[in-house]
Amino acid sequence: MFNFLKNILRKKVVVRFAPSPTGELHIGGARTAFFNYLFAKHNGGKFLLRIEDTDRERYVEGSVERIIKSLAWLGLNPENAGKIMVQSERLNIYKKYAFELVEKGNAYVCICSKEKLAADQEAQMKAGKPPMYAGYCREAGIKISEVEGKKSYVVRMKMPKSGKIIVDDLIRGRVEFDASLIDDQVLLKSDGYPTYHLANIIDDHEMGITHVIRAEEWLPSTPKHKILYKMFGWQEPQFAHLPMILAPDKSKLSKRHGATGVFEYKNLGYLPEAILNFIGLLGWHPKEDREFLSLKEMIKEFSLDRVQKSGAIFDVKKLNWLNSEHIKKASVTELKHSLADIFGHEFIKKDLIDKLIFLSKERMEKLSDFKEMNEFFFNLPSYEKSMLVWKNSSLEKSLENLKLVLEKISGVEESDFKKSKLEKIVMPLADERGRGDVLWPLRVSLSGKDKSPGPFDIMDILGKQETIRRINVALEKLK
RNA sequence: GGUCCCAUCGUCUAGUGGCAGGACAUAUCCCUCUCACGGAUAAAACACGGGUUCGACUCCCGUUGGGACUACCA
Repeated sequence: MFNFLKNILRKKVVVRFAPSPTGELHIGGARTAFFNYLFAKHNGGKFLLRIEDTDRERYVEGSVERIIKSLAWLGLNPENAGKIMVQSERLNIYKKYAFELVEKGNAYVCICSKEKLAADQEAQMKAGKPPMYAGYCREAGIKISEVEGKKSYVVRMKMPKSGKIIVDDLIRGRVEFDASLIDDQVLLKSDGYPTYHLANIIDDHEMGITHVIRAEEWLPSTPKHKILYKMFGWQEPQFAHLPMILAPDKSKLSKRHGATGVFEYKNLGYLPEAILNFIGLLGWHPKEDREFLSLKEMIKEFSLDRVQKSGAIFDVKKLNWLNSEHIKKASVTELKHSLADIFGHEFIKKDLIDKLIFLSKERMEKLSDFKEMNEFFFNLPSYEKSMLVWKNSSLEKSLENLKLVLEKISGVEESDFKKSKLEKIVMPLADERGRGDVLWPLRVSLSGKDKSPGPFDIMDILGKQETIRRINVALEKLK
């Protein structure tokens, strides 16, 4: 009851994931999206999506759709799905706000050429100084009306020349920046598009974002954002900067380290539950020592104060373990859907698919293993007759025992040809004549492989006719 | 170069001043017809140097190392 009241009194949590459509949704982005999602769900708040497509050069056709689909596959559906905010559709709004800042004297029109700026920058670097805008236009008082529609210009924010800017980060605590070291950031580009900094805070304000949870790389530009909030007179959200996800060599995760796109993991045979479990654990940990977690459990346990400050290396081995655990826990129906994603819908229509999935569930690390793992059920591989011999046993013994097994199971009715029945019939023989000497040749004759599931599982799936055929193939070899 | 962030087994992490614990991976053993599962055991870490303290992985300072940022990219 108390919590209920507290929730009413507290401002409702609203968070957003704001990717740039420059390609696939990668692992790092997915983790940022996920932590936002967890935070929203844990607090009964909203998780929204916004597309930050203000860089026309890096824009990749179709990536908005890919990102939305990737999120959907993970189960992280934003609540504004039907009306996602897209920055490129709001150019006039950003312009209006930028002009407003110019009028108030918080920003100014800058007509310096890119060449001049680049030359300045180089000179400053050579002199060992931080490269910053020299401020030619800062006090020039150029009016919008002088340039708008007439010449190329940008709008720059007027950063304070002195003082400290304090960022109170929910994960990192108090971080102090020296205002004089922060450049007069461009807010409106000469192509009329806003920069990230402008569009970001206008949109966060308009969407009512209460908590900005984003990657660590944004921490150094947070003071600019704070100043911008102040200039507009808006209440700023709370900030939380997530640690980076790193490659095994501690560098930034990139293509050269293998799969980085979320969809690549889908095709590689990972379950979304496993991916979420794994990326959830990258930089966060529940209070108790549990690591195999469902989405529900993570939502229940999540809190920002348990988020790590240091970067976490993406270790695929742990992902594999988590994936195998989630495969074991998943139902045959769920796995069938995921298998269809990888191998196509025709594939899962095969006879016996349910039985095969049920059997493979316990031994698969990735769903992509499924096909190869079960290939022998459809086509008996060719094998050497020496493989039919268990350890130091002999060809004669294998021949003898296989004959005896064949005799026994030939008596079993087709309808009765099930694992439990077959076990009852064959096991006494195996116990009598040595388990290895009976079961090993039996299993090899059925699978044609040195490694496989147990013989009774295989016979159950193969059926009486095929079982007998395969044993006869082995007997032929042994003659 | 400057600014900022970070630092516990190979990896993910627990730890908030009092014996450094768990998980993945690795190795060995048990279970077992094989593989997988499961069970047990082992090896494995507080980057370094000062300070504060009866006592420091923990607090402070410095060093080293790693990372991010320093764009009309996000």
